[in-house]
Amino acid sequence: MPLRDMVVDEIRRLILDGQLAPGTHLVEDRLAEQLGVSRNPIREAIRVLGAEGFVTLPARRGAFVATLSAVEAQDFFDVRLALEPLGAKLAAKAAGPEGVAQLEEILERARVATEIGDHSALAELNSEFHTRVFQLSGNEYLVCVAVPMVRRGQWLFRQSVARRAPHSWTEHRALVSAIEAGDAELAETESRRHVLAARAAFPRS
Amino acid sequence: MPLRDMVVDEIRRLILDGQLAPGTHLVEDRLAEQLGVSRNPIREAIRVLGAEGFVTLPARRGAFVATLSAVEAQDFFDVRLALEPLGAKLAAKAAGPEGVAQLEEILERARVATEIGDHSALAELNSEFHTRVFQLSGNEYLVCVAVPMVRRGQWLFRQSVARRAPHSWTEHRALVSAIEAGDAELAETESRRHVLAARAAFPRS
DNA sequence: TGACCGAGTTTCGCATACAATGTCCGGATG
DNA sequence: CATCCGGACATTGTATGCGAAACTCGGTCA
Repeated sequence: MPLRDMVVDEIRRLILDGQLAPGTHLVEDRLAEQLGVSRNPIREAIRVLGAEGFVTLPARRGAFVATLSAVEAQDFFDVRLALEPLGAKLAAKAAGPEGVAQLEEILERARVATEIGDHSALAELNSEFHTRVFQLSGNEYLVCVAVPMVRRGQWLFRQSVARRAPHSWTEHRALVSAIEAGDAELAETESRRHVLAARAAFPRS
Repeated sequence: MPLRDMVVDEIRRLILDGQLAPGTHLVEDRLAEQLGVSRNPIREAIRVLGAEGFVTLPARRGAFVATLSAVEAQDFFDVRLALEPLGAKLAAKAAGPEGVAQLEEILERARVATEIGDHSALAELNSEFHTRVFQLSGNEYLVCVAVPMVRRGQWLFRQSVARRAPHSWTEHRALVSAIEAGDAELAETESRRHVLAARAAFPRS
């Protein structure tokens, strides 16, 4: 795996973990030293993160960790409300038994993580679940658009994970049932309900 | 404006114009020589274009202009059908008189371009129109997601522009009327109709 | 005849070096 | 005392060099 891609993953992880707070100035020299690489992979990684929306890139002034205001969070949920039900609908049509099994395996891991209260793992599993649904839709372009959105959602998810997690995974189960039954309309409905609930649970909505 | 950004625009233009055919291997040295810059801005530009979906980036093998198969085009229209009506609905709620004036100015320029048969300008104006609608929605996250999609749409648009253009701009006018009237529901409907018509007009659909 | 393989070439990935620009602070000036 | 200006510093932008991986293509062997 190219160094550049590892740098992308690492910086994104630092942002999602909150170790790089919103507004932080990403200084290339400093990151290069911290990660033990030269500035070149760092710079390319920053372009990717900029395209994903994790950092803002004012011209000639470097990169800053993006901020997520309350209004921007609502904007985010509006878009999610358009794409998630679409993904669920298509997944219900396209997912085979093996696809459903993959989703159920994630549900099982989430159950364990819930029991032991591993919030960090739950955030990861949440992203993994939604990403998997999009992948099962069979729509490659949707995957391209939605994967960065899911990652961004993980950022928000962490803020409400403790309160929301149990309900969230109940809703996930309902969605998997609809996909398993191949009921596209129901899957769409369950997905919409899930996103609406997530929006309602978000602080300062 | 940094060289890197000019390189992004230039390579994207070459791809949209068809001067860089799908599947073409983007060799960094060659591009650097052609554009008269070093490889470094080229490499960063390629990362951006990769995130936008214009080039594919197999590990350790450079960059290739993305291909758009018929099935991928249908995938694209599915996503567009989810996002465009949302943008139209929000724009109808949020756009003021000056926003409507901007749209009408684009309509007028398109009318002129249609008369003189300037297909290249029409493709540009089509992108400009849809981008503007998304911007008028006031949803910044939607803009981030949709702008690359519109650019990608321009790629497809060129293939059917000669046949579709007159109908397309009639539909645009209907959408502007709905936005001007502040009728969110009608704007959503008109937008959906427009995307469906574009999909139906696309070759080999 | 067809598949394999290895040396030469091409091309990428990463590091380093240099240039340009932006930032910030201290001092001069009204 | 506030403001404006200038220069040193910090940081980004661009170019170049080198090592490594991948591709090419001719030859060889089954």
